[in-house]
Amino acid sequence: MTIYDIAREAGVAASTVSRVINNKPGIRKETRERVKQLLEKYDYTPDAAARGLVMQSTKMIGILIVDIRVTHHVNSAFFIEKELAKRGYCCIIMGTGPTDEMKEEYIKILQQRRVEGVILMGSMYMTEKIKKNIQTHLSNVPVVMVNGYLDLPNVSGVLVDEDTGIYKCVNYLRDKGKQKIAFVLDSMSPSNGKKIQGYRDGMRDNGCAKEDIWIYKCRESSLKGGYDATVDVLKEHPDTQGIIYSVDLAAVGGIRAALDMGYDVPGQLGLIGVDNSIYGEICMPKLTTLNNKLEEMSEAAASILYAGLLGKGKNQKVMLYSEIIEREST
Amino acid sequence: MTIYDIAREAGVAASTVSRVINNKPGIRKETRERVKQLLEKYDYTPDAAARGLVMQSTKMIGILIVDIRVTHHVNSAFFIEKELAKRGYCCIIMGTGPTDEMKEEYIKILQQRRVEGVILMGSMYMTEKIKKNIQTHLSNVPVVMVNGYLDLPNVSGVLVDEDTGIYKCVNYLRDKGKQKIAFVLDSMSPSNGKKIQGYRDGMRDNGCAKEDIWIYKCRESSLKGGYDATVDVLKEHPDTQGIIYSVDLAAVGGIRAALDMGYDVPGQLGLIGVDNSIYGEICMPKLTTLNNKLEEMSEAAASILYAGLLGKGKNQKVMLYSEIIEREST
DNA sequence: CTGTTAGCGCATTCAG
DNA sequence: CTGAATGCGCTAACAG
Repeated sequence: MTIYDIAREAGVAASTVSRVINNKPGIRKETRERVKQLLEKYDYTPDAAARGLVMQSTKMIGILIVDIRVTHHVNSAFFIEKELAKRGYCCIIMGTGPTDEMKEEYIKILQQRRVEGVILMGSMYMTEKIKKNIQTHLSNVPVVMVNGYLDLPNVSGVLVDEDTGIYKCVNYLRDKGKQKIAFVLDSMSPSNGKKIQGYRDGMRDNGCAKEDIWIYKCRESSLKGGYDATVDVLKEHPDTQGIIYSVDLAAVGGIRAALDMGYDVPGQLGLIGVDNSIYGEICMPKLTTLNNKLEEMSEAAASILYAGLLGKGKNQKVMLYSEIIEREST
Repeated sequence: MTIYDIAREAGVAASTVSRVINNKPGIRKETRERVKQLLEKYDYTPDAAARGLVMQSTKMIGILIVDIRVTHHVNSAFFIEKELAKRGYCCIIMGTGPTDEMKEEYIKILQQRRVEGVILMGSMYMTEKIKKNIQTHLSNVPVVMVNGYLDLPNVSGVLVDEDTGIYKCVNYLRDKGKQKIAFVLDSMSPSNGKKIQGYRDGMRDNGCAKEDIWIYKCRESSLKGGYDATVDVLKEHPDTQGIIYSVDLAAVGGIRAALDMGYDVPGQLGLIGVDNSIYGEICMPKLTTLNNKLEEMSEAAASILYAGLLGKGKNQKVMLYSEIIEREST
């Protein structure tokens, strides 16, 4: 069913049908009605691709996420989609996978689909390769990075001060009387790099020497990864008094490990995660966490992207401030 | 940059460029090389919409999810996307919202975008309204429902026997010596209706009278909803020995409530959830859960949809079998 | 107020 | 082996 089919049956020209569909003025009432009836009758819906072709506008936004199973990122995509849908944009959410090659592939797909804007979710997109890919494939559409940034004229970024956030966590544990503090990393990423920096700085400013800096890496970014890493920490340093984790998921694994090993949490050992996720409310004791302002970041990203779509303001870099949510694990 | 631009610079016709792009035979080697160089040079990418228009094929699949924040559903979408991406399809994942009106809107969007196949995630799409919408808007593309079914010629469904699954849970608790068993419902949905039925049947077959059937509904489908509902159960029936929850998330809220109220889990009170989600591994004690075969369902859905895209086999109804995963809460 | 024409970017005849 | 012409479904400019 095309506008021509409708036009023929209505005894008018295709352009008239087009005008009716798009509510353009200058059509006699009766004609408009007659066409509308046919449109209704055949449940006609314009082909978005054909329309996009002539309008030079697809009204599509691409949202790239390394792994859509990561709750934190999907939640953000949820907020962004909701905002942009209100404004008539259709968001296509895609999971790219972790390697630069896979990410590149999806960037190409977005180019082919001629999306009008792009959201890159998470710091994992902050690589030189991606920067090049954006330059060659997506240089003419606004790109907003959530918790990331690349210095390109069409790229904006919303960031959260995770480094000083973790720094504050170190001090917070100190104030609770915890001196010996370890850091558990779930995976490598620029974002986690900042967190490590915050940990290092915090420890240093509290007078810790190099040998007091205990950084452990999970074998996998998961509950089990956090559990195992925590076992390692506590075996090597049984006198550990506090552990900061790069994400809640690893931290809740850590809680379990600590309890299994007979530690009193928080009396003997204080645990802190990052993300303010639901995980921290499920575990027992409930997890103290660094709120990295997911919702606020998402809102900011959506509004910056929308401004970009309208051709206004670009190349912004917005910084949000994290804060500690105190619960039972400290 | 269009094929015409490339053609002009290469000194050939657009059709030649098109042939090169699509690896069609019958082009002199040198010509092919020359065009390829230009394609490379300008990072040319064909416009998917324009190509779709002439090919009458968009290579797009729509995946509709009521709420993309629901881990269980997003995970399934993740599997399906991965499968279909391998086969050259681009999946657009969208969150529709819970009401029929919102769902209808997204079904229309899929029609406009001329997707070639649709996945409907979860039993929430099993309504008469949606059935009508599919008939009018999506009658000519294969539709696969994950954990749902509608009797329409182009609709297939992958289902799991949640009713007999819950039935088995009742018997399992009985075998553990738990007689007084309540059921906590997180929200209304056809899927949850089946679970209630399984609970009712199980209780009845164990000789329970009507007054022994304790069904409680959460005020909200969340951790807190499960907590509050559990408090209600235990206040009204302090002698409860087992609670089955419609989802893990509510169950882990329930564990906390039970512990807060001084119950011994599992000694005094056995708790079971449904979904085999990560939540059940985070809480303490770890949650016994009914594995409803998410991954298997997703795989089946992807392969059925793919068959449909190829025009083979349709209107299937596949049934999978759930099984109890025993952990610490029972 | 409405019809005719052209063109969006591409793949595919059909000629040469 | 390659080019010219046509049309996919739609909107917009221009005539009438």
